[in-house]
Amino acid sequence: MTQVHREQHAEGERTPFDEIERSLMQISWLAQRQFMQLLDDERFRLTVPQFYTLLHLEPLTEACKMSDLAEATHQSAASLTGVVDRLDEKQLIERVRDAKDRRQVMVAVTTYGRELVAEIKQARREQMQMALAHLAETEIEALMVLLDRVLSGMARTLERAEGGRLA
Amino acid sequence: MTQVHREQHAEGERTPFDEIERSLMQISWLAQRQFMQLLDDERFRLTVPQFYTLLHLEPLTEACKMSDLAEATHQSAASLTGVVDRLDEKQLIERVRDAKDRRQVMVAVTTYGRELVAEIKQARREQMQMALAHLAETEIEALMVLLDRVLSGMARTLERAEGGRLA
DNA sequence: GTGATATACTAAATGTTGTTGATTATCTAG
DNA sequence: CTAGATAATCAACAACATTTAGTATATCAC
Repeated sequence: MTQVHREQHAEGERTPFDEIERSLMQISWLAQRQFMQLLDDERFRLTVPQFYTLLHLEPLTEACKMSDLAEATHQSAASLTGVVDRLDEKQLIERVRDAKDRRQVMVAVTTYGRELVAEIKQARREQMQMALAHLAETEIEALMVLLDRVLSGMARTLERAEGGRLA
Repeated sequence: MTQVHREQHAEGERTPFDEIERSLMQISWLAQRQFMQLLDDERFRLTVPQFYTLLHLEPLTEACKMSDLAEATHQSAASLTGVVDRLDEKQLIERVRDAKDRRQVMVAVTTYGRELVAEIKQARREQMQMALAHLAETEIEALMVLLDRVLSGMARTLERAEGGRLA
């Protein structure tokens, strides 16, 4: 039933570009839904923005300024405060005032936060394996390369579109 | 399945699978943000669920039952009612009671709704072209095929995960 | 020190999605 | 005709993200 659209409508031919566009749109939607379901699991109880904020902190060895975090995760500072509040309540991150510049608040993931991210990634991995189970190994590798290139392009357009909006 | 090559990677090292996973996560996040920005434009003023609901109706030649629409867009019936309400207010869709079974409400996109979807797609296309501008034609084609396969896998896992939850 | 700027937070308001459980209208089986 | 199922909605509520504008604190240039 996900292919319903394929059927008809020949007012203007479908180009490969249209197909990619549609695929990306549907992937975006399905991925989001699927991931929301996962994050909503009783083990995690996270929202999507909360997770991606946490995900950005997770690999860092040092704490991260709020403003940098906002920029990196493409959220406004005011919005981020709320998100970080909720992560803080759950003890997934820690807020520390910077000693040098006491205006700044440095955010760092806690051990528990790291563990949770690992758990989520593992759960996600299992979902993903099911989704990619029917791809050959060479296809996986090709996909990896292509996605990387798409990603870099998307990041660029996003940054361009933001011009000052979140500043 | 494809765990084979995982073993030969040292701990802490990124496997191709990890890379795809990370790319998909980031694409999902960036795509969502980017798209939200676009839909929030004064021309459209739509939310993501509203758009995907509309997108599902757009290619259909006939009206669609609420319950079918809910299933197809992976939303609960009660939730969908609200979404459709807002699409209705904006005159992007029309609700008609089915003549045969008067319990059913059939939803169909309006001409204006189709126009708006076309506009959004066009705007999206421009964003997308910027993002894909650096890919070769053969890469685009390869990407198209792969995305299609990923998509079908994702749809399957999503449906499996939903088992009864939205019924 | 003073004034301007930077940083993060707060408050208040808005809108959306989502859930649960009840409700209305309709259909169908017997 | 009645009992029960079905389709969609409604009501009431919770949670979140988001925006705007304002505030407290700290820094820096002078």
